[in-house]
Amino acid sequence: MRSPNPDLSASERSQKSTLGHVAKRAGVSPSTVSRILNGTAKVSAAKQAAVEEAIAALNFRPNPAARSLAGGRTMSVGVLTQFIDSPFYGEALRGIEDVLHVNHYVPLFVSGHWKVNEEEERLTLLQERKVDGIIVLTGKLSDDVLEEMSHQLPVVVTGRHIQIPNTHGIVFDDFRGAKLAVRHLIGLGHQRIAYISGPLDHVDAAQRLEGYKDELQAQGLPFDPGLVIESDFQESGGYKAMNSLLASRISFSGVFAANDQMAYGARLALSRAGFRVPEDISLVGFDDLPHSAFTLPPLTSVRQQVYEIGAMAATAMMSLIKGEMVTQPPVEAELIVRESTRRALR
Amino acid sequence: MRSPNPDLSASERSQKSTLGHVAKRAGVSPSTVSRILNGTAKVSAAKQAAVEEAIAALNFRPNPAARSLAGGRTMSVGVLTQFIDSPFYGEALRGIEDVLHVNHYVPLFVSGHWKVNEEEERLTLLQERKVDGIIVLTGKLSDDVLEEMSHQLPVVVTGRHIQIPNTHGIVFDDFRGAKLAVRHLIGLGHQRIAYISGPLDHVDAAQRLEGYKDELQAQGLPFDPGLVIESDFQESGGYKAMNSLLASRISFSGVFAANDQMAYGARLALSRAGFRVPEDISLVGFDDLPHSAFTLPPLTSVRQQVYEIGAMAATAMMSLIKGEMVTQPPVEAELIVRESTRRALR
DNA sequence: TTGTATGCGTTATCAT
DNA sequence: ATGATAACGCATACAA
Repeated sequence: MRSPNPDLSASERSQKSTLGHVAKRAGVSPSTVSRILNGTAKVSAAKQAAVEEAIAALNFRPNPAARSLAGGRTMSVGVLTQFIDSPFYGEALRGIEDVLHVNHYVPLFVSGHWKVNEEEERLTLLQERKVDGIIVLTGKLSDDVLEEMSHQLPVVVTGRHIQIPNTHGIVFDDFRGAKLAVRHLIGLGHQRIAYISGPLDHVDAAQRLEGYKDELQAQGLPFDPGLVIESDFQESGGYKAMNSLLASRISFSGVFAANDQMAYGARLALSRAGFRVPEDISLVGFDDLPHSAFTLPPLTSVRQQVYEIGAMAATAMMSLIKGEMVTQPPVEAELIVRESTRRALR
Repeated sequence: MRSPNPDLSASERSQKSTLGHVAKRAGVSPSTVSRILNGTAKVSAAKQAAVEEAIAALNFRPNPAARSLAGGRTMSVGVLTQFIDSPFYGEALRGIEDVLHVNHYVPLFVSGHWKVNEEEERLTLLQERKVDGIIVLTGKLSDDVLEEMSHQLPVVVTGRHIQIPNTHGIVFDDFRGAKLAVRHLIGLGHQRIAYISGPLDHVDAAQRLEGYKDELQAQGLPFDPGLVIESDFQESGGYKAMNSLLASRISFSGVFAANDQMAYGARLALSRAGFRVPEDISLVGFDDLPHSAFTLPPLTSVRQQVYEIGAMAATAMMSLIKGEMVTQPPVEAELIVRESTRRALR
């Protein structure tokens, strides 16, 4: 356990030696070193060993900028998310980071803030930075700009099926997840189920609403538009939405919120109005945020394997960069039943 | 509102033109273009205009890799955080991203996972990538490695005072924040205040504990080690901690949790044990996470201006990079009183 | 298999 | 004030 080269100070060690130095020390040409680094061609075992020794001794690290300039890769992939601190996508970012890191890639995170023009601006920013590929976490971009982009570099996108070359799509299990939630409530005897939706121009939100409707119909229950209210995926939005629902005096015994944050807000509004969960009203959320196991009562919610999705996206990107085909199993949402739901009265 | 150059396809526009092209079109030498780009020297107004025209027409963007190679800047700053999806530091990341973006810089986020060796590994990774500066969000690194690094590039670090050149420290208001929380409880008549601490090898946790002790003493109350329990900053940790406290049968009427997540866990444990908040027990958290305004009951908590701290860190970094001095006002924590605290009985 | 020569796009050092 | 020209560190087409 000693440092690589005690003769050098830490600062010198960090970024002094170049491929040329390695070549000289190993008694070979720079190109040979390069070949070994990239596995571009076969080299004799002897030279191979000599070069590896030199690399270790000099603690050599290829300069990414030089690599990039020389036409090679930047060893970085751009990641377009909406908010870097999103409680939902956060786990996906972690999955991406982990997978990229073991592949010696780094993520370049940029945020689109759910605004198409910002998303596009950030995308060109990523291209200027010469990233080797781009992962798009949902967002509002049209398929066209993604296709356009895929001519330049590999693209992985979540939230939509996409069937174009050099591109891979990973869909969340929103539709089925929503059906699971509704089915659970109906199974408990709830007939009137309010739905607090996310912004319908988000694909996630739209799909979840479809799931809600579809399961209602599948179970032979009528769809009552009065039970549906569109909100913003925020706690405050859920709070307001529930107050509107309450004010409308429409009757319901179950509530399905399109994400946990809105469920939290709704739950507080219910409490302020004197309703108990789950004694009076059953409540189901979506996303199963880490907090949800510790809310009062612990929240029944639909879990998406968000970390997994991030990891899969990064894995797919690695494949695309290598020019490999990618086939991945679909991710499946699952219902986590906790204490916010209960059999309907009567 | 027309696109910059209709003759070019979107793909061509994105990254074809180079500084050389601009020079040719403007009828000047590449050096002149470079000078204009960097403001390195004076140029005649005529050429200035010609070059700017060419830049716009060709939609030219300097290649960061080439810039970096030539010894210039990468226009990127490394950000060492612990978990990319931390609910606490997340806002800081957003602050950093926003400020960097308006300065045409991009953040390179890496995660140390609260492990010294990982932090160091990620740091050298950042240096290899030739970032122009590094922002360290707390972590467990020794001051020495930061100083060593500051010889190479500007460093901004949160969580500690630091007095070395090319470096700037921003401290969280942990000590005072904790005092505020305790003072509030004492002011409500609570004499026995349990404290659920974070891991004491985190600076934040250590400072908060100091604040707890200090305020107790300032108010003439005894410090009872039996009332303090060390946990892990997680919901599950808070839950277990509270159960331990309860099992020890020590008496208390107020609880101060070193962060909101542990407060959530503690609150659930209290509920399961039949204690009501705030009727039986008053509870205060720390961090004021977005969720905390919507928990049941809404949680009294100490708010840190985490977004601001991120923004300040980035602003400081911009100054350091320009070689300017940085002086910033301290950030101040404030107590947000909600419904989880109430006057002590009797 | 291995070495040589060039070029990638920019900045920096000289001249002029 | 401005223009050649040489690095910067690496990959690669071309030779050998």
